[in-house]
Amino acid sequence: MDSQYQPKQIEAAAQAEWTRTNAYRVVENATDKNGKPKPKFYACSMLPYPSGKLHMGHVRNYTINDVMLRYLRMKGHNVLMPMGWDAFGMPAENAAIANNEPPAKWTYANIADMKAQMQPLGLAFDWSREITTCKPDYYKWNQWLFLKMLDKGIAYRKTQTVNWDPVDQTVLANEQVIDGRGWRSGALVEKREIPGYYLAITQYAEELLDHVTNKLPGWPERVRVMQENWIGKSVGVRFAFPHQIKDADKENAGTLVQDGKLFVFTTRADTIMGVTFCAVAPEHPLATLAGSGNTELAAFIEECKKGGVAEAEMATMEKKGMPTGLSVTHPLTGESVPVWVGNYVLMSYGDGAVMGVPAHDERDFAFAKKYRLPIKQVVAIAGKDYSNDAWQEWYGDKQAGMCIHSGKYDGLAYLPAVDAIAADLQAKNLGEKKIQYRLRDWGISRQRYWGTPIPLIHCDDCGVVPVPEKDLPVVLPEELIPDGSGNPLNKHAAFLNVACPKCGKAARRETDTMDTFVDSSWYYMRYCSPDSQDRMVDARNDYWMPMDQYIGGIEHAVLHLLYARFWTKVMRDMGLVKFDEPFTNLFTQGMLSAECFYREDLAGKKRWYYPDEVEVKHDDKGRPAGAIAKDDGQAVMLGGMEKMSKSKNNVVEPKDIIERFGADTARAYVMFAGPPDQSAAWSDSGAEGVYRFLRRLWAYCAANKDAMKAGGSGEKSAALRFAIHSVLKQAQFDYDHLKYNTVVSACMKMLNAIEDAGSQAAEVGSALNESMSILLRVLYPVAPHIAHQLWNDLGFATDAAGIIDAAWPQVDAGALEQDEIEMVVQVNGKLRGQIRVPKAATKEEIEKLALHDDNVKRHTEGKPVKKLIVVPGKLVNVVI
RNA sequence: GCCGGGGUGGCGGAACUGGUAGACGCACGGGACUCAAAAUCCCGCGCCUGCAAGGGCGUGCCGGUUCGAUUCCGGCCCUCGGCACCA
Repeated sequence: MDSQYQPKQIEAAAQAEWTRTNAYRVVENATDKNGKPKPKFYACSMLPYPSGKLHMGHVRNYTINDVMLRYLRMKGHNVLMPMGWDAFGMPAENAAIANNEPPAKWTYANIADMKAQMQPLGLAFDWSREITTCKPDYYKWNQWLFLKMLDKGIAYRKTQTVNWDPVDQTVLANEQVIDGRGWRSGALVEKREIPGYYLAITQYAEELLDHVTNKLPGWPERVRVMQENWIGKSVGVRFAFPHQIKDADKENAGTLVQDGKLFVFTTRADTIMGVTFCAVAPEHPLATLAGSGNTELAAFIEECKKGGVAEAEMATMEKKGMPTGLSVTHPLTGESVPVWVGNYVLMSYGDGAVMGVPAHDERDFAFAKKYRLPIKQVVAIAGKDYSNDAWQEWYGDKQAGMCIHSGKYDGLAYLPAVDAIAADLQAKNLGEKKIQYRLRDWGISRQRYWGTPIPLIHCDDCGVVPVPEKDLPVVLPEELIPDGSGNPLNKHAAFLNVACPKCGKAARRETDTMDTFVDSSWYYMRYCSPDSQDRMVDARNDYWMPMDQYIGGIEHAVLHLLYARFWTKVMRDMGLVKFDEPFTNLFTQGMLSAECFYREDLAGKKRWYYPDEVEVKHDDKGRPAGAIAKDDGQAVMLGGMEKMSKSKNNVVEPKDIIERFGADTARAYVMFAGPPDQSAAWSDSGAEGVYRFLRRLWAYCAANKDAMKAGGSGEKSAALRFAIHSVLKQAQFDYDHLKYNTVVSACMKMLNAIEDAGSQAAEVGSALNESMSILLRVLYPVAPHIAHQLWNDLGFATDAAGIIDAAWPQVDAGALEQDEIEMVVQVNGKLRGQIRVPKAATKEEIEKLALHDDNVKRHTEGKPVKKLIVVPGKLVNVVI
């Protein structure tokens, strides 16, 4: 074998062999050598958006997946790891506008690029199952299931509030609204109500909540909690303020607005006696009515339309209001309650109106102070004084207080008060208890071109007509080029014009497309039967699903993962799948960041330098003291660790790393950089450290090939075997718990132990042989190419497959047995000495040895021992 | 604003159910080899103090529980992710 480590040659050869033997192709119901069925394991990474560039975050995601696959395959599992492309979406349209070419062309070229960039990493994808979501044979099934949902009443039409760019005359995504302005036009964004299609995820709210709490023990706690809070179940009361307000100038003039009832929902019905106003959304019928005769109010309502629809924006903006001059009647006291318009009340949530209890709601308190509305305390906590001057935390506490100034409800605590009040409202036919979810139905309409066409036809006579199943898929024309001013499908006659399926008259196709979260809600099932022509999923799906391990970014903790769970339950209720939850275990990986450098010009504008362009200076303690640009030798600022991004020029590209060090180093370093579920920082010199380790491993094997044979059984062998099996035990645990960073450490420790043992065959020959065979198998999932090559070169391979199907090494309990154990001695919790005790020593013997230690004596001398704590095998604490 | 993470040497991080804080690696310093450089190997490396043995301090900040706290509890600060049309 070569005395030098040559990653390029080794990796090319290993990959060629695995390609030749079709090593990554998996089939259902695989069996082992004895004909026994192998347990199936489906491990899948969240599919990437084909941006064109593979970045280190992808490498981290897929390496985690690949390490898991290779480890479990050694342990005898039939493991599936597929890959595909989340190919619809906005970036393709943006690129299309910039380059004046169709999004399809850009997308397909990017897919080819990214696939080529993945290839040298040696990932064990079964490419025969590749999926591209922008292809008709995939999105046909989005359309098919959408129509089924429409049938069942799960999909429905209603208005939605969107960001509107008044200059470009187009709907904007939240991401396209920057500081309240359209990203292209710079115009102030407005809210606009337009019709759209929704999926009734709230029909599944209870089950989604119950299952995430009780049936997903394999999910990270934090993701479960985030989903629970997102669904946000609360029990409250929906009730009405009666009124006599009549419509003015519409065709139904003279009739009561909304039948004379202003409905609101509250989780604090116990504070209903403290209501001093009601607030309605600017689009609420009462606001519209009041605004028609009041120019000042009309102007305010107009002003409320400014700004975007993002929740963070709504929550942080200044709360403003204006009285309508209208009033409604308190349902219990009969008092008159003024109605205000509030910019913070949204028409699309609940009934578009809220009750105002300034004394016990922080937002209402601030609103009342601002507009000098009365504040009426109706809940008290014993020993605490209420003051209208400033908000106190306890004013909003519903657990500790009891009702006051509330007539017959005085003295009741939260729950009894809510019950009593709900009962009284119900008796008056004005309200009832209601379970409310924070979760809202999923709006899937996008006024965009590059997505799955919504399969509906608008007919002047028949209304909205579904496309008949036989006409699916509704194929998206791929040659259009958007120009930034709305959906090009609206200008494309060949797509637009169609005969009504019902009456045959000329009709128009729906031009809205589906949210790309639809595509990602079920792609992982399609991997199981990617070629199924006449079914969305087939029997092969029943073999692989539910998925055993899903791996992806924490940023998907709520939306994607909730939509996919919902979609699965819908498919289950349609008899398409037999399981409730798609992902048995979930692993959320952290993000990768990298050092960045910049120089600021006089105007404060930053120019970001590539790491290659700068040289970092260190002080004599190794701290980075500054940096200079290589071209002009002038100082450059250290920008610290930032998420890798193009704008900061700190993106590390996998192909550069592979070019310099090889794929095994790239893979091992992204695993070694930190715990896979937390964010980690890229460091070139860290990667060099891993490269150094692989080189050292190679050099050791090349130099000591002959020493690693039979021979030796003495103390040195025992010490080496103790070290190796201890580390193996830990590595085994780490593999099972996806702690791949410490797996790499374990491999380094093993090599250190092997090197320390010397290379005398007569002393340690067989122990070296065993140790190296363990090291190679522990290393293999992380750095498969070098492990494969060394496994063959050192003659460990027993069959043609090589290390890829080698058996996982077993810990030898005998090797871990020791005659003497090292224990530490503390005095009052401070470490004062170390002792060696025989394995079988009694508690008394240990205590005696501990008190006998010189340094321990020094600290205990002349002081009575109050207490002695012995933790077997670990430590003794002497309390004086 | 709301929900959820994270904070340990100069850096990335380790520490199983509360039990030796800093494994492994990087950076840095010293040395060996070399004409020289690269590569490689050896030694040192939390901070303060001491010739040394040792001692004091130390896991974001403040407080609590415990023989013992990075770990558990209460309060705060900073930071990252998400907030429904980015994916």
